[in-house]
Amino acid sequence: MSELDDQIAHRKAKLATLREAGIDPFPRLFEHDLEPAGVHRRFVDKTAEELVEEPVSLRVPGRVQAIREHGKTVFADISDGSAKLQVLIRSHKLEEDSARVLANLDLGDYLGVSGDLMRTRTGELTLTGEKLEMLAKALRPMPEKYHGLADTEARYRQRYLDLISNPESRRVFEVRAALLRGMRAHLDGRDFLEVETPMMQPLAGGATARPFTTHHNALDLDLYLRVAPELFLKRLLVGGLHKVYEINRNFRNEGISTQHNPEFTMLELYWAYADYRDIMALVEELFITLATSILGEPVLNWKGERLELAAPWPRLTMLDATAKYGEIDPAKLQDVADLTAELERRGAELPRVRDWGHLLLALFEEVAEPHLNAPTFIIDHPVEISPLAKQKADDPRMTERFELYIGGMELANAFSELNDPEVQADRFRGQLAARELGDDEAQRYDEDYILALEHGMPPAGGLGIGIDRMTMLFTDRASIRDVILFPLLRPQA
RNA sequence: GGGCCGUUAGCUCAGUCGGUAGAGCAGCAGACUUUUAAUCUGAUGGUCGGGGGUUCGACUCCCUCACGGCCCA
Repeated sequence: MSELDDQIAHRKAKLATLREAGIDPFPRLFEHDLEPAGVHRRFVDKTAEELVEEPVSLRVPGRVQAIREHGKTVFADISDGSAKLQVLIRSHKLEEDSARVLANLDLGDYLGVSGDLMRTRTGELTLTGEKLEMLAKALRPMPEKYHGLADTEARYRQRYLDLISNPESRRVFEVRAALLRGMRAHLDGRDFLEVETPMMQPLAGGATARPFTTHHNALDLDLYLRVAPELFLKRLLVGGLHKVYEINRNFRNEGISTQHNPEFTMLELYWAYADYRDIMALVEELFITLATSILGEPVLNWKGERLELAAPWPRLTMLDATAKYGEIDPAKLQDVADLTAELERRGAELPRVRDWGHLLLALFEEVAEPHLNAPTFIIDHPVEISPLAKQKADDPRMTERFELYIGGMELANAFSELNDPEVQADRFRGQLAARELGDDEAQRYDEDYILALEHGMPPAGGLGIGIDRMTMLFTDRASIRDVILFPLLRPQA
């Protein structure tokens, strides 16, 4: 018998013992007053004397995290995941059923405790366990109490064990929820309307990425999981919903890395009569508000560095950033031949599509991106790599666009939205040409979207923020898998 | 896709030069009436990720496969 089987057998034997004594190890209900965190919150100020003079009787449930036997006195810690409450049990004073529960108690069991609050010699708020009720028996052993669960693979595959034994992991997902809550409050307070648009689309548009495919049987219709909600949200602009946002999942059929999970969460937002400058101000405000309320100050602690969020953040054009960090003469960034030569000189791989815009982007990513640690807006992207963005009035090679970089990661992408249906149609045709040149991430021609634009879309600014990466920044996690509860893994053999 | 690293008891980890595997926690038996990583005593617990090879002998060396991590593309 293996060690694990042995431990499971012991727990099953205890389960059987309880059942034989007429005790249901999985009862339906436990009427309770408070959980451990609530007990501490409510009675933190009560002194030992006060608790003796005015006894407080409570019924409290929790998971058994520690048992310390000390002769006829047994101490147990029960936890609600965020706080633990110590229980003092005088085993010789228990009634029969409670004594049976104690005798058959294991770490990991859910236990209901009834008794009086007291303080121990060391002053710890403690519940006397006068009555013990098994609420749910655990049949498998918990991870070790002191070191927690360290095995990365087990932490992802059995996230519940990670959450039970690693408080800092639980904290990550509390921060993630706080970010989403704060973001919604911020936008709702500015009269943005939260909407939901299709996840299954006949044409996966709105981003340069490969989609997942699926099939609707009744309609015998191939569909794509969306790579972005963008084109649907802009149809809503046409429909007169002038401030909309969606927080939801996108799916991109690409590799997995510390910054990429095939499904990930984005905020996308569209704001009529605004442009990319307004969006920059909104993003600064949003980050500062969220960091202040969640972290206590407008600072991100990232890989041992303090990243100050005080606005305004530097705005650097893609050309200037490339010239600056690559130490390249700006005059040498102006044509395809010079850019190609520069990339080759640096041993960088050339992009599949070798027009000026794609080459500049490749060089930018090669020389500038790794330096963008403090919050920086990279602005004015070439039109070839920005098929949905409006051109700059004074430089038609460029668009009114920005990408936000923090901690060396791309956090947000935004632009003044292209709303001229004829120009948009031309751009789609350009994408088709790129696709024919082998760019399988290039966008499709979306006739239905052009139809919508032909009815008139107001000038607007649009924004996308990667929620997972933002959570990484706010919780100082190096891998996106640490901020997604169930990241995609290969099935176990 | 490539390179490097990892996989040993339920968990956290040791394991020397190739000589037949250890600790702590958990579990089991016992002691202990205010402990809190409780303490103390005792006895347990292993397909060393899977498969193949080299060798008298493999956790250890080689090949291969699986899964994971980091870096690169």
